Amino acid sequence: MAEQLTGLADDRALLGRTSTAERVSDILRSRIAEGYFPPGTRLSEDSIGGALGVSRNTLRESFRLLTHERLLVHELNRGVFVRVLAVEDGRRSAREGDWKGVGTANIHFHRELVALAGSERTDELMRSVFAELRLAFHVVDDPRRLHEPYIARNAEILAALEGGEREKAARLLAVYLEDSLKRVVEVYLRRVGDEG
Amino acid sequence: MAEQLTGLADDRALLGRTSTAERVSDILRSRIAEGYFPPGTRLSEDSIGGALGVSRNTLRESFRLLTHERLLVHELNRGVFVRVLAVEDGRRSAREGDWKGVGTANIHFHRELVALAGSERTDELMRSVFAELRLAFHVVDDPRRLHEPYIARNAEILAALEGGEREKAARLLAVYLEDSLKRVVEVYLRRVGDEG
DNA sequence: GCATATTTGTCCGTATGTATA
DNA sequence: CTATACATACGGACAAATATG
Repeated sequence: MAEQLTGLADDRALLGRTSTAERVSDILRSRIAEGYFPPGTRLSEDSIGGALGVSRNTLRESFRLLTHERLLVHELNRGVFVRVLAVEDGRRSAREGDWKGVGTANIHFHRELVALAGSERTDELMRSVFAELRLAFHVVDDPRRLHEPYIARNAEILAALEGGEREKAARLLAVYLEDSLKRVVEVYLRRVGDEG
Repeated sequence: MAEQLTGLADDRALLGRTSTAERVSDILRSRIAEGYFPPGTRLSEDSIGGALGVSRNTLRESFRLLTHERLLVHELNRGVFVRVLAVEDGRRSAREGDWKGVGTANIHFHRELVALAGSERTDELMRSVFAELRLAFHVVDDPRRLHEPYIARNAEILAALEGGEREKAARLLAVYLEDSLKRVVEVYLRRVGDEG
């Protein structure tokens, strides 16, 4: 029962700004994005509520918020689960290993690109986008083939930015995003029977 | 306070099938559809909960469901309100000479247009955009000149949409947005020394 | 299939914070 | 500024559904 508690206690001190339910949602959202709560995990009211020091009622409110964000799914009398994009989650074999880390790094790269714009609105928007993207990454069959090519391109863009060549960076990024879109669509078309 | 209770007691007997929150939602939904709760009405947790014989926690769950259906809107620490349809509301404000109200209604209209796309992410993004837009409205010297012309155009777009003429609606909206951009820029250029 | 333990669903009472007259 | 009404959040309780042995 206590396995999923580890690490959550650290977030306790962070509580204190807006609505409790929303603050709890923020915490859980990042935990999910990090992969700390993998897709399919049931989120226990009792253990999480206890770990975060909030009442069950408040926690359930957070669950509802995240359910509306489509990050969680709710089953009557069974609780809430981290959304699973794949039909067979079991296919996610034990050692796709390091390439998942590459996917995470790619997400972080883009998060920081977005942050360069300096817009809190955009950051907030992209936070949810990346959280969902992270879920999508869990279902690709060949993460290496998907993620590896981007390492070099990330480096290119970064170099252009650091060298002050903003137009070049923008151009590289635009092509990058177009390619990504194509590939994501490809990957999705290859999978049938998805509930998405 | 007890005015909104009348008639709700009859629904008490209907409780008893699926999830309590959903049953309460059904009841409130029909009450709203009947016009029993007119747009803009605040729904009190205490009185409604008491009238239906459900606890506030359960009632809040119902409110969340209906908010997700976009039948209600939630304001922090103020409660939930029956959604106000924008075009009608704008006309009413215009009749009363409330030009700021017309501006608000215009914003609502566009929020609902955006909502038609069915993307929660976009909704969230635009929510912030509209909030800032409202702030910008506070600094215009002649709100009537700015807002009034849009009432008729909103009605046009709505009519096109309801009549299934999607291309026409899209065309109208595109021209609308171009005009708006020009006018907002005009208004802003007339004011110097603004920090934004 | 059965009995038990666990977990969710629902409710209450209350204390605190927040908005408004 | 005060008072009032209300939303927010808490903890405890019990019934009902589910999971487990």
